[in-house]
Amino acid sequence: MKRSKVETAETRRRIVKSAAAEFRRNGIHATGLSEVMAAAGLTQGGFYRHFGSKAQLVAEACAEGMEWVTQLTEATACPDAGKDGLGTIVESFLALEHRDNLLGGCPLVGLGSELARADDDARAAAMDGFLKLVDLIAKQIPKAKPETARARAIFALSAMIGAVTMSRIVTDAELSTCILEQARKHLAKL
Amino acid sequence: MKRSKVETAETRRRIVKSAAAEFRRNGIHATGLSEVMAAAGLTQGGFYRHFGSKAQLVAEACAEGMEWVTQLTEATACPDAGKDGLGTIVESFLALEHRDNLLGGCPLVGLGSELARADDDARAAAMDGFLKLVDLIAKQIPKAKPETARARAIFALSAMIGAVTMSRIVTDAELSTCILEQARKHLAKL
DNA sequence: TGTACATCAGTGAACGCGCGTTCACTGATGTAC
DNA sequence: TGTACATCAGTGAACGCGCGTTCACTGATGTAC
Repeated sequence: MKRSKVETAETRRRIVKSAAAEFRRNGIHATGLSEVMAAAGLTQGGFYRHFGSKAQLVAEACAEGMEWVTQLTEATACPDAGKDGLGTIVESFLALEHRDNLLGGCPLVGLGSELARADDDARAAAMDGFLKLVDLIAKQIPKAKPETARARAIFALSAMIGAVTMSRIVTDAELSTCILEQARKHLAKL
Repeated sequence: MKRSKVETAETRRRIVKSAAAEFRRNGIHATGLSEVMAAAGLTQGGFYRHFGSKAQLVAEACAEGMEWVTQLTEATACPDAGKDGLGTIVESFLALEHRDNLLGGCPLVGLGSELARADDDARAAAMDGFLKLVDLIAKQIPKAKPETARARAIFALSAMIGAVTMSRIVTDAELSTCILEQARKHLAKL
């Protein structure tokens, strides 16, 4: 039956949020639309009332995931203004909690190699999120010139993405923490 | 019809090599066994004469891909002994050719987020390759103590993996090269 | 404000398709005598 | 060394299954009068 505009918009948002979580949990290709819809409390038939294709959902889910991570990072860094903002961001990104949080972690980590093969919309959403995180990090390097800070932020973020990715792949627990530890140590000097 | 032992072994090797390429081209989940077998010049029915499951092939293809990258890296670094071995490795890993070489590039980049969800065998193969690359890189940092060199190599490699991954995701060509450039610049100081 | 009707969100079943896996069959290889 | 036969690599068709997508249908919403 038809739903009110408010309800419809809420449902759509719920689907995107479910997708963002399920894609990160199982991967984009390994997650079916029926799985996403079920996670949103719906049946799969209704999907195409909200989206034109799975690819569109992938792009929106990626954007949603990046926005969530950005807001979380912003909240983590800002309260301690005056303190070591960069260090705080680096600590939280490289924390064991992030490594083990498949559902809520950064999509650039959880979906990295799949995003590299995704269509332009998804990749643009990923890039947009990447740049927002870069700006956030750059703001925490105030001693440097803006362009230098940005350059360092680009390196720091891509290095952290690689470190968390590798820490998830590796089967040795000690090596996994070591990878994160080394990234922490080297990026602290920035 | 039955084949000679030599032929059989060659066929098996050819399947693994084809799989290593196809998985990196399209992703593990998006690549079917029929695709891999066709790339090896066979029909899909014969697959289970050589492997017990797709998962087993994934693990072997990952090992094969890592070995290839390791040998390539070794060949790149060693001839110029006495020169800047670390710089040479960093340059080649962060080169545009590596970014654009989906088929032959490092599996940790091309399959990163999928490997993080793979079974223990595949992840162990990935870790094994990672550690071999780490050793190779550490050997190029002779001024430092062995354990320090290893620690730096772990950071350098995971940072490079993140950088190449991001350079593939991003839709802006300038940003893509910038990401690689920044990694190059920061890792040169190691 | 009340009524009649078009809209459309959501359901559940179906579509064609390709997946991983299995199997009967073929015929050259390798072995046993 | 020569012959008879068991082995098994590879083919091609089939298996059940879940995928992305489509569609007829339901019935509350929102609109037009």
